[in-house]
Amino acid sequence: MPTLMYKDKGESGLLSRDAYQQDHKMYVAVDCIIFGFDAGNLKLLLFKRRVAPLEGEWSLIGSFVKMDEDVSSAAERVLEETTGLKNVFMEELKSYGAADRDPGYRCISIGQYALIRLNDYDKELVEQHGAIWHDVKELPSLVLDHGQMVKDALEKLKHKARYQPLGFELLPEKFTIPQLQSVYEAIYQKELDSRNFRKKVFSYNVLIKLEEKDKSTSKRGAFLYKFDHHRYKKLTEKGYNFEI
Amino acid sequence: MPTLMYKDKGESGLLSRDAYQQDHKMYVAVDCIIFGFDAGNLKLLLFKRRVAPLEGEWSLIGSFVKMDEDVSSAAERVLEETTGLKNVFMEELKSYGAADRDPGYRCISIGQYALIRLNDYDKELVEQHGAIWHDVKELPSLVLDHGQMVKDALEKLKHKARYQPLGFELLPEKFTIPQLQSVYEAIYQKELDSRNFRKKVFSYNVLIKLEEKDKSTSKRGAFLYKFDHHRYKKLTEKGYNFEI
DNA sequence: ATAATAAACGTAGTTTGTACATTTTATAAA
DNA sequence: TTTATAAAATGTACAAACTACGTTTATTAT
Repeated sequence: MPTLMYKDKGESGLLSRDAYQQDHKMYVAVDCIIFGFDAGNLKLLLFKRRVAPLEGEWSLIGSFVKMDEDVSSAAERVLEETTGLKNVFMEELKSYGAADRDPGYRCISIGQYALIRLNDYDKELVEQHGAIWHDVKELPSLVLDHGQMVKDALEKLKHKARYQPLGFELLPEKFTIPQLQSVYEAIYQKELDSRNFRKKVFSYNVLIKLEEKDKSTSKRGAFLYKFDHHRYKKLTEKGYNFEI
Repeated sequence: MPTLMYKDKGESGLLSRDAYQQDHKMYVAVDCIIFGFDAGNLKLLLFKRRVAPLEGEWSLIGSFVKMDEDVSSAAERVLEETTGLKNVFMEELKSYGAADRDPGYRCISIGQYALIRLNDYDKELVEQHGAIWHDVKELPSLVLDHGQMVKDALEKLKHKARYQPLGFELLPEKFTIPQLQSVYEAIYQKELDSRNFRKKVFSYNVLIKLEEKDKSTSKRGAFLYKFDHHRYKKLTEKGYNFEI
């Protein structure tokens, strides 16, 4: 066990030796707040527990962090195990460390929020896990402090979306301007003016207009665009302030 | 031990029982990134290790989180033990959870950054701990990932100071406008125009002008002000966007 | 009295944000 | 083939915020 090894050898680390006490060890978990976007609404992937304890209760999807695993890897593992997705936007939200947050045992959790494209995920896998997409405006109550995690994640998303192009993470690679506006309206919980919205997004020159149109929502059809990651990267490197 | 108790009783908690494995337990630490402000410069409180391992190396001040202690309480405890200060601005930065971040044993750390007033802290206590204030522009190299923590904290401070009145946390209760400007210049690492700066801070009406002047830096003297916490609170409740 | 020094102040030009209504395009129905 | 329909696309005028910039004022020390 690392602790004892360390105590014996005294090679490195930070604290003086008498601080190494077995009873300071605890579980570290990750819980994933997984957002999607569909039909104008932000969705959250929730997990209905099928085993005791708390059977039948809704919770986020989480896991303990394994001994040889980075915290971020644990989050990626959970996301992949439940949705089949890799390389999606995921970022630390914050830690949840109240001593009594889990009545069963001492466990801190690192909340991780992810933005995924609802077309891409593995539907079977999600179903196998008893997970269901919920509209963020109609969420059931969740176990432990998971409700707070969701609230915090929504706040963070709202705040962060203004300075980083997060909206695109929730849309397919090709999207229309009205779709993009709709994502931002869902995130900000506020209607936006279409003329001002277009003016703003075009001003950054990070959209590539395609020849194709999406005709699913109108006879006229709306032009499809792609996000220009390369150009965005160059802009941010120059210290550009992206703000929608 | 909570884990075993829990295994026996199976009362609550999140994961199915076979996930409870002793070897998932690890140390959880907090490390404090403590900022101060003096003579136009941002300062960071660093700790010179006086015991093996890593004797003589600079590090942040940290501690394990105790079994019955909230993570935030652990951070407050560390801050109080080393500076004598309670109730100062302190907030979670992020977690540091790489599996190999500490070569001695598995430990994740929650970085916590604090803003303190350099007049207030307990100088003897700080000295007892072998801690020294360093200019953030001339930092020594730090143990483990502490250098990264400091870098992240400076970024966060820079970003967050625009939307929350953090600058005031680094100044005495009574301060002058030139002092306040100087704090923001240190945080943003950028010179500000004094006329525009005044216009901006006064526009929020959160400063109470006092009769007194501070004459330490000029013959004429500069008026002292106090931050109006009450008024600020009312503004934020109305959804006001404070931005310096 | 005067020299010195930081504090305090205002304005004009530019940029950005906001509010608001009409035209265009493609399809489906008459 | 004409016409009705419905969402997509576009522009302008006004207000607010940001930026750049120079002079006067209050006090103390000489």
